Amino acid sequence: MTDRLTGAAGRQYVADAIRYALRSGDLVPGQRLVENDLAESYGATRGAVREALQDLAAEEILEIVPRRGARVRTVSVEEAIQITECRSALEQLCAQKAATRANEEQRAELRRIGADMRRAVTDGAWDAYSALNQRLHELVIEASGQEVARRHLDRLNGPMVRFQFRLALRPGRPAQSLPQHLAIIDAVVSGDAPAAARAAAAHLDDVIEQLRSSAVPSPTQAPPRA
Amino acid sequence: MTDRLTGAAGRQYVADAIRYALRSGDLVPGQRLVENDLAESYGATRGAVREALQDLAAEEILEIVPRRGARVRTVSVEEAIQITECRSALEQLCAQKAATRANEEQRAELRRIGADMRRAVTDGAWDAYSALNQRLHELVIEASGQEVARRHLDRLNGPMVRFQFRLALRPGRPAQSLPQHLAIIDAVVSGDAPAAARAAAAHLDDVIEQLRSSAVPSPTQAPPRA
DNA sequence: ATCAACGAGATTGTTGACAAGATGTTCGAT
DNA sequence: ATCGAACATCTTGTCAACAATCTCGTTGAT
Repeated sequence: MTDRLTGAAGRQYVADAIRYALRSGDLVPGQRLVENDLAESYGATRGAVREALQDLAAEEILEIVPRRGARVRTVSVEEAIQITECRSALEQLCAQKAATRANEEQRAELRRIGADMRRAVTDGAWDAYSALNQRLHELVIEASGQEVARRHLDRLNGPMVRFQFRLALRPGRPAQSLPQHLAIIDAVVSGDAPAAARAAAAHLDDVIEQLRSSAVPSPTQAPPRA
Repeated sequence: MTDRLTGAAGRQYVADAIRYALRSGDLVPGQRLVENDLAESYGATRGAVREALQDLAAEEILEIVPRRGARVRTVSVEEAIQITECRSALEQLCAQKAATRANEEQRAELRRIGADMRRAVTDGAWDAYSALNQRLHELVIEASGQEVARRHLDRLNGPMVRFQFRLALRPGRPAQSLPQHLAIIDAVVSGDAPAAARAAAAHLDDVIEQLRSSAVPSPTQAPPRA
């Protein structure tokens, strides 16, 4: 209590804590973040909090406006689509390279993930499916050896938490995405680079389609009454 | 001296100054940046300098190691290739979208750039060609309306200054890249999205080829201390 | 009731001094 | 001469107080 987190340690801790709070819905888009409050609740110094906020702003998760503090950035459907288009471009690259560069261990894990995904869908294990989905994307990127793409994909995903949440809840979504994921796995495992790129593109085109159809009339509607 | 640049203003100014110093070769990879010196020479406060350094580190132009300060990051040929692969992926996306979305004014400017490029090559006007090259890439991105891709492409280019310098100096390079640039222009102007993507890919594949053949044993060693 | 001006409180920005750690130098022992 | 320990200096990191600005409720005039 008496010694608050400071410097690099506190910075990392606070940034992670805010990222987590965002994922779990404790922070909502547009919400204001007050330095003193954060310092108090996370047991860090204001300096550490300030630096953490700067980091998150660089990741485009927050928006800092001078003299007015930090807010959780709102991502429009249009921007979410653009983000996903960029993800598509980079993941095509990764899938393609993974198809030629993945080692035996990685190919084996991919096969395992495919089998587990099938089972998760038939069992209705949505949480497990979601975790496998995440692992699949990670593994393809890792197998590609494309560090630069990995960093940029991480950055792209930062502001997307809200939409991932929304999409994952759509009924029938896993059943729809399963064949796409299996196609990516097949292509990478069999070393067919062009097919891997096409499969990744097809999958993300579908995500974009989902985003389009999730568009609500207006992100921030004028409320009926004040 | 009496009033030093501070806060957001100084931060921006110092960051720009360092970026410029890097482009013009005043700062070389591996070189150490001392906060007090920078504050002194740019007439900013140490606080402003610190924040500028953080920004540049976030852009992967500098590397900050705790308690040891900031250094100009060295980019290996391997990383330069990975960066260019990512550029390729994103510029394919932009070229493709530009082909369908560019307005008349933008298509007209593209045609003009194409004509000017031809002339610059026959005239041996290398500086002019380089400027046109940059404008071409900018314009394609702008016409695509892909703001997210634009931001990420900016970030990708940050650490590449050293290589751009090296490649542009290769004799016969403009003559080699001219037809590739013209192919991009033709495809975008005529609205052929797949061709635009292919042309962009071909151009950047060639840049990667150049990078591969430019590989030297060891890029640049840490310079003697200041 | 509406609006503008005002002001108290809240919040971010800035500063300068000091602490903590790294780097370089000197000097003695071998 | 070489190595290593003690020391001096340079550099970054931290902090607490203060300054500047914004927010929002209150007041008073129309």
